[in-house]
Amino acid sequence: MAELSGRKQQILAIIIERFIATGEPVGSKAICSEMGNAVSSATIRNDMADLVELGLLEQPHTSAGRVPSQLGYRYYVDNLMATYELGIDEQERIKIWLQSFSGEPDRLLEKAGSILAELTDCVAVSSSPADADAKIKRIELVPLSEHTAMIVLLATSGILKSSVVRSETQINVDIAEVFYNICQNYFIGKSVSDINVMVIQTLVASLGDRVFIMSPFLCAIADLCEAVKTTELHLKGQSNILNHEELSEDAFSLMDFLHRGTPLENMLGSHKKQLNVAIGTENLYRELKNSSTIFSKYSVGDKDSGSIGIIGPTRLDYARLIPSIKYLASVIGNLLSETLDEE
Amino acid sequence: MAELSGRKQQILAIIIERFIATGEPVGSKAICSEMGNAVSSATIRNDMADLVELGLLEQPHTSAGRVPSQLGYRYYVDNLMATYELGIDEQERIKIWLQSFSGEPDRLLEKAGSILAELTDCVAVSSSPADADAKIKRIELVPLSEHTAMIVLLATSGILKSSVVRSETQINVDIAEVFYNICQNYFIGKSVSDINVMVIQTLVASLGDRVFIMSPFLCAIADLCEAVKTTELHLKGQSNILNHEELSEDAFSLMDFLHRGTPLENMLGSHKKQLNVAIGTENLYRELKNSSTIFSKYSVGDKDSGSIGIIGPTRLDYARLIPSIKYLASVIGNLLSETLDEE
DNA sequence: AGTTAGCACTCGCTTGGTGAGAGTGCTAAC
DNA sequence: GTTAGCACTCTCACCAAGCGAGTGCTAACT
Repeated sequence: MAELSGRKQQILAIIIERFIATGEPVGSKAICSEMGNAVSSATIRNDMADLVELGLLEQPHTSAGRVPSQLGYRYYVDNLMATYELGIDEQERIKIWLQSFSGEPDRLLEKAGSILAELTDCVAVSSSPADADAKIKRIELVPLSEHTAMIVLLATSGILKSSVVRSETQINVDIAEVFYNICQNYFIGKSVSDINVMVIQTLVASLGDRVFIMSPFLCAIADLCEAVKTTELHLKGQSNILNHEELSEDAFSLMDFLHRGTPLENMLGSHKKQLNVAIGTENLYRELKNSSTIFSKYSVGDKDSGSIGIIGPTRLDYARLIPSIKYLASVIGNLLSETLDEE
Repeated sequence: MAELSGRKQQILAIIIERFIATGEPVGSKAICSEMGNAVSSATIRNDMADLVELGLLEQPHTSAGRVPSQLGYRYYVDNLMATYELGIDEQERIKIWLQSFSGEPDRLLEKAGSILAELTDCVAVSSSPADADAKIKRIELVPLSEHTAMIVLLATSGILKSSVVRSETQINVDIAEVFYNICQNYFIGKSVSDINVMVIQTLVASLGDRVFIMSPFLCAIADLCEAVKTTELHLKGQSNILNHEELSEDAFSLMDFLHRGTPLENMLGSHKKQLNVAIGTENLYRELKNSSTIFSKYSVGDKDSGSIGIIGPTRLDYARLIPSIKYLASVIGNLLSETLDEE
C-alpha cells in the first residue's frame, strides 16, 4: 500500500485535511488550486479515481467530491500525518490545571476527562486504575460521629476508596484498636482479590463474639476491595456527540452504548498498545462503526493501569489530538503515582 | 378558572392522560368512545372549542386533534390529577437500593440521580447540600504515605469532603498533633464561610515559622470549606433527552444548558416550595420553555439543603412521577442525616 | 338551552416531477 | 503522462396534486 506516488500521497493528504477542517467533500478543482495549479484538475481527477480504486477515498455519490474512507484515514494516520508536538505552554497549562486539583484519584480522572472533553469537543472517557493484583497498602478508620466512621483504603494501584459506615455500638478508642489489629493481621499487604464477603464472614466467625461489632466495618472493607478492583469509568462531554453532524444520526445508539458501560470497559481492556487509535469498524463494537476512538494508557508506578481517551466521529483532527491525549495520560500517571513513590 | 363543568373537566383529563400516554393529538371521536358514547362527538367538539378558548388546549393545526397547552397541564396538576401514592413494595425497593449504597454523601446523591433517571426516563439532577451557614463539625488527618495524607472535613450540612495533600516534610505524630491543635482552636465549630485562603494566610503568618510546614494542610482545609459551601450538581441520564421526540429539536441547546451548570444551580436556588413543578415557560430559563421540571428539596437535620428532581418534556406522567420524587427526597434526607443525629 | 347528525372545509403529509448546480468520467488531442 | 472540453449523473430545493383525519358550522331535534 505504501507504493503511492508522491503526488497521490499529497492529494490524499490534502483531501483528508480539508475534509477534517470543513466536513465537505473535496472536489478536484479545490485540490488543484491548493496545489498552486501545478497540475490540472483533470490529472487530479485521474489520481483520485485511482485512490478510490485503492479504497482510500470514497464518493458519496457520482457527482460529489471525494471523502476519505476509513482506510484512507488509516493510511493518513500511519504514513502521512505530520507528528505535531504539543507546545510547551499548552503542556504547562494542562499540567497546572490538573495539579491544582488536589483531590482523590477518582476525582482527578474525572477532572482530566472534563479537560479532555473540553479540549477535543468529543466524548471523553477515563478509566480508574483497575488492578486485580493490587495489594492493600493501608486502611484507616476515621471517626465521624458516635456511631459513624469513614473507612479509607489505599491500594498499591494508587487508588483510594472510602466509605461511611454506621455502627450500632459507639465507636471508641478500643474499637479502633481492635480494628487496626485486625487490619494489620488480616488485610494489609493482601491482594484485594483475596478479600470478599465470604472471607469476611469466616473471619468474623473465627474471631468470635468479641469482635462481632466489627462486622459492618469488615464488610465495608470487602466492599472497598471490590471497588478497588472494579474499573470505574468516567464519561464527560456526552453532549458533544450532538456537535458532530455525522454522528447525530446514531446519536441515540451511541449514547446508549456509552451508558451501558460494560462494552466500553471491555473495549478499553482489549487495548494492547500504549496508544490505541481505532477508526470506524476497526473498533470492537459495531455501535462505533462510524466513530473513531483514541485512547492512551497511563502508568502508575511502572504498571499500566487505566486509560484515558476520546470517542468522536471518524472525522477527527488526529494530528492534533493524538499528542494531547498522550501527554494527558503521562501527567495523570505521574500524579497518581505520588501517594506510592516512597516507603 | 375552577368553574369548569364536570364534563369539560372530564374531557380535559382524558385528553391530557391520553396525550401523555400516546403523544398523539386526541380527536373528538376517541374521547367520545372513551366516555362510553355518553355524549356525541359533536358535543365534545363544542366543549373542546371552549377549552381552547380558555387556553387549556391547543390545536397543532386546524384539522388535528387537540393537545394540552401549558395552562392545561397546570390545571391538570393543580385540580384534576389523581394523587397516586407509591406502592409499599416500590418504596421498599428504592429504600434498599439506596441504603445498600454505603458511601459518601456525594456518591449517594449521584446514585439517587441514577435511580431517578432510570425510573423516569428523564434527565435527573441532584444537588448536594450547599449551606453557607454550615459549620465545621470535624476535621481528620489520615496519613497515607510518608509525604501524603488525606484531610477529611465533615460539616453540619451532612456533607463530607476529602482531599489528598502532599507535604515536603515527613508526616509524623508531632505534625498530626500540631494539626489537630490548630483545627481545634481555629476551625472546629466555625462557619465554612469564614474560612478562606486569606484567613489561612494570616493564620499561617501569625503562627510563625514553627508551623510553616502546616501550610499545605491548611490550604487544603480552605479548599474543602469552599467545596462544602459550593453546590455540586450531579446530572444523570442525559441521553434520555434523545428518548423524547418533542425535545430532540432543541436537544442541543438543552444539553448545553445542562452542562453550563450555573443556570441550573440558580434555578434550584430559586425554588421556594418543598416541591416545585414548573411547566414550560413557567421555568426560569427559556432553554426550558418546552420542558417541565419537577424538583423536591430534601432536608438534612431539619434544614432544607439540596434538591433532587428531573427535567423532561412537558408531556410527563406527572401523576406517577411527583410521588416518586417526593419519596426519593425524603429517603435521601434521612440517610444524609445519619452522620449528624447524635452528640 | 343543550345536544346531535351531516357535510363542506382546512391543513399537513406524501408522492412525483422539474430545474439548477456541482463535479465527475470519458474522449481526443497535446 | 497530461490536458481541455463536454456530456452525464446525482442531489437538493421547490412546487403541485391527492389523501385522510378532524374540525367548524348549520339546521334539526329533545
